[in-house]
Amino acid sequence: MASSQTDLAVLAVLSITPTTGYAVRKTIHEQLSAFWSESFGQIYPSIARLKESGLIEATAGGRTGSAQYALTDAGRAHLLDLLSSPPVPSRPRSGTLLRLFFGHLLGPSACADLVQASKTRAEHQLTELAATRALVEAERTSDPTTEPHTRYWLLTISAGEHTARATIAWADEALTELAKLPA
Amino acid sequence: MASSQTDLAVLAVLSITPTTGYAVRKTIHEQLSAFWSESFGQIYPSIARLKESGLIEATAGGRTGSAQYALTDAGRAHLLDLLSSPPVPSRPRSGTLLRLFFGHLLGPSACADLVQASKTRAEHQLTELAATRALVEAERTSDPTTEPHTRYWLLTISAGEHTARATIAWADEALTELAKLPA
DNA sequence: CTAAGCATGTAAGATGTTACATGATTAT
DNA sequence: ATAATCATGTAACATCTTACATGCTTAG
Repeated sequence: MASSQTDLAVLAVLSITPTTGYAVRKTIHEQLSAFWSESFGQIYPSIARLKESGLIEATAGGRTGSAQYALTDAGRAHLLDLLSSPPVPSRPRSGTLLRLFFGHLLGPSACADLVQASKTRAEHQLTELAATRALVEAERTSDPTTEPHTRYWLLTISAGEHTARATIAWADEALTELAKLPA
Repeated sequence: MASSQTDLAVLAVLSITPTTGYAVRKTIHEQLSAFWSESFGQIYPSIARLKESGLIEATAGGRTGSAQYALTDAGRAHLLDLLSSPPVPSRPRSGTLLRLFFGHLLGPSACADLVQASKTRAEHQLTELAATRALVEAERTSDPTTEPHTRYWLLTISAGEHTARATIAWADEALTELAKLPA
């Protein structure tokens, strides 16, 4: 019942700035979407659990009917524990590659569509990452106190860029290969 | 209740050679593990569903107490439908990048460990893919009838290789960056 | 004023893993 | 013989998404 991965993400986001559950989800969407995702259906129960266990507490501020949460000392300690624990490997599931593996049933043209869609997604992600990168660099010069965190943020952006570029390079190769096959 | 993604994988594997549920899982493990995974807890219920719906049927052969399944005509038609349906995007979840994003809490040395582990995994995957590639090329020359399928198989292997090499290149960059930071 | 966004939560159902139970067959 | 592998299944539990219900606040 304890989804420690979601708890980890929520605790970690709250460790940067105390906010509402809604804003936690927004942050994850805006800043971590390349490698993480959470839905409200996980975040609110997670917050309830964390509050129950005394790892976070409601603080003043925010509007009526909303609550901002900050880590307690126990919460900070637990967060370090979770961060230090080995990452759980995520089961890979690429619908595109599954279909491509059985591509002889689908034909070269439909497969090319799949590959092209992959490429387009990767290109789109690349422009998004570029925008985020610009934002982070700006924040870094305007507010030097964020420096320790932004360095690590940039590392994750770089990871996304490498992966996206690899996808694009592969897609180009695959499209060339597929073009050679008879319809 | 209908996990159409698992049904798709099972149908597709059975379309190549009629086999047992056990062997379906083995094939997925050995040939698709870079981008797909299934457990027995999903495969056997999936087979039961497919049999129930008349998409597969038990055939003779195999040992006592086991059953080999082959696609029916309806099964082949359904498989084509599923293959043609748009791939469901998989929620990204990288425990490594999540931890790295909050790396300032963990410190450069622990982060370097995480990155190094990523790199090692990627290198390991690269050697596995090379072995599979050799196997496929061999099968291709020894039995030319498998040609239509092996071409597509090689495309998925290439995808894995591109991704793995991208991970390694990123890891090297990240390790250099992390080495610059004070402990 | 009204639409968009902020904010919280729950319920139902889909999806997935792990552990267990059971037994046949094959290789050493 | 005996260990490894083949083979099938289920039950419990964990995880996650989607849809719904509700109401406040801010910008146009």
